[in-house]
Amino acid sequence: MGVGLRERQKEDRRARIIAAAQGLFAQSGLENITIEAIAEIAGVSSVTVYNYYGTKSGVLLALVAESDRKLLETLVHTLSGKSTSLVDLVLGFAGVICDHTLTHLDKAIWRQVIAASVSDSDPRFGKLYRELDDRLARVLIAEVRGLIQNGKVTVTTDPVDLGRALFNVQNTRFVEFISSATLTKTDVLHLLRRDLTAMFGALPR
Amino acid sequence: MGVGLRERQKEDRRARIIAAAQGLFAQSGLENITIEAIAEIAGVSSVTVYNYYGTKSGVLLALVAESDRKLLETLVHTLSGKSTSLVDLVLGFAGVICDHTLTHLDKAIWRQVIAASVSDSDPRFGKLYRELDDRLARVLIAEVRGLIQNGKVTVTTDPVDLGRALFNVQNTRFVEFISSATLTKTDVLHLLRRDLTAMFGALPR
DNA sequence: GCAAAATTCTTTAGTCTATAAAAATTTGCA
DNA sequence: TGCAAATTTTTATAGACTAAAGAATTTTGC
Repeated sequence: MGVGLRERQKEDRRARIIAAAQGLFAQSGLENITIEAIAEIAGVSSVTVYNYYGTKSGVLLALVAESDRKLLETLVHTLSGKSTSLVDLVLGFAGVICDHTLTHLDKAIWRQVIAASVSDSDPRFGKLYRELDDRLARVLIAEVRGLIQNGKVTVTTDPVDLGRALFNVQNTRFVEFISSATLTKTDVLHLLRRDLTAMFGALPR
Repeated sequence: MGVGLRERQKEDRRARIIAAAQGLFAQSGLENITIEAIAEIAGVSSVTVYNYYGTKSGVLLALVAESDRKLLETLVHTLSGKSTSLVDLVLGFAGVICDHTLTHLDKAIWRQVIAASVSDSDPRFGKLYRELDDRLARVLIAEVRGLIQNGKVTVTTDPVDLGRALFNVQNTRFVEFISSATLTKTDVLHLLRRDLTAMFGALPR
């Protein structure tokens, strides 16, 4: 990491860009956020915004990444070793995430970020998105491992695989939550419970 | 369903629009498809395309819907009652879907359609997308029911819930398949097997 | 210190998706 | 035939995004 003037200026511009985006969002949500407006407030050209973040979704993902730090803290703090079963654990996990999403950013921003996670061709986007996902999944995995060690779950497979699979199940319902205007946190928890009990209730022979 | 001239003309325009889209796609993939080009070939204005299908993703979804008819046939034909376990069933299901996706349309189109399933605000899109999803899920549910009736699986919960949950697990990996340029069908099947064995190997008490 | 070299930003011009509103057209019906 | 309603086209506009050329500035080598 060089500490030349050039590097510092870049850091500065990056920070100014996401600060501008945050400001615009705070004013009145996603509609207010245009690349042109961000660029003007940040004191750069719109092309520079693209050079730095790739796409508009890239800028939004940076906002998400920002808020994810707090989310991780809340998750660890809320869950750590308190769950008594896998179902409890996953429901607790999902609950925290839904709450956090609504409190900090909002569904509109997540919609665009998740959509971009499928279709955005900029490699930077995919990389950062996967990192955030992994960080969350690792929290769940750690808790799963805890449950196993406390003898609350009998497992014949890798806790990493199990944690990842459960994260995916949870995430499917989270995406549904984000996509739908009407679905509430309570709905998500009901659906998730149904998913989990159905699968844990199936005993292949 | 009126049979007036007006209704017939609408049907005609709809058909011409998706035929135009199909033709352009056949020529050289997604990049070739612009609303302007579709409109010109179909002999309507670009605004009419939007009026009929909402968004470009809406047009692409219509292509997907078209190809889904064949997919359903293939699924039913390939699977019907032949699976010996839940894992086998889901892997077979996923395999057919991956194959079909690559043979008929391609990842680029699916990427945009799946992204739109999260973010497209046009209600027509969401409705049709959910219908297609449901139709696929119902095939899996029927097979799950078959497995239970044959005594190949001992279940303490609703086969509909189980089928839906398994469909979601499968779909998560399918979306990964679509999103990634490098992931192959084989990779997907490995990942899915891991998911399923991890979850079926977990026995909460 | 200073000038050339390398880097980075801005300008400009253009494509495409999407939407809104007004104008033109066509259908259906009395 | 001629009017009213529905539908399409035209026109205008905003915004995301890209490519290329030119402008500015930091670095680097002397």
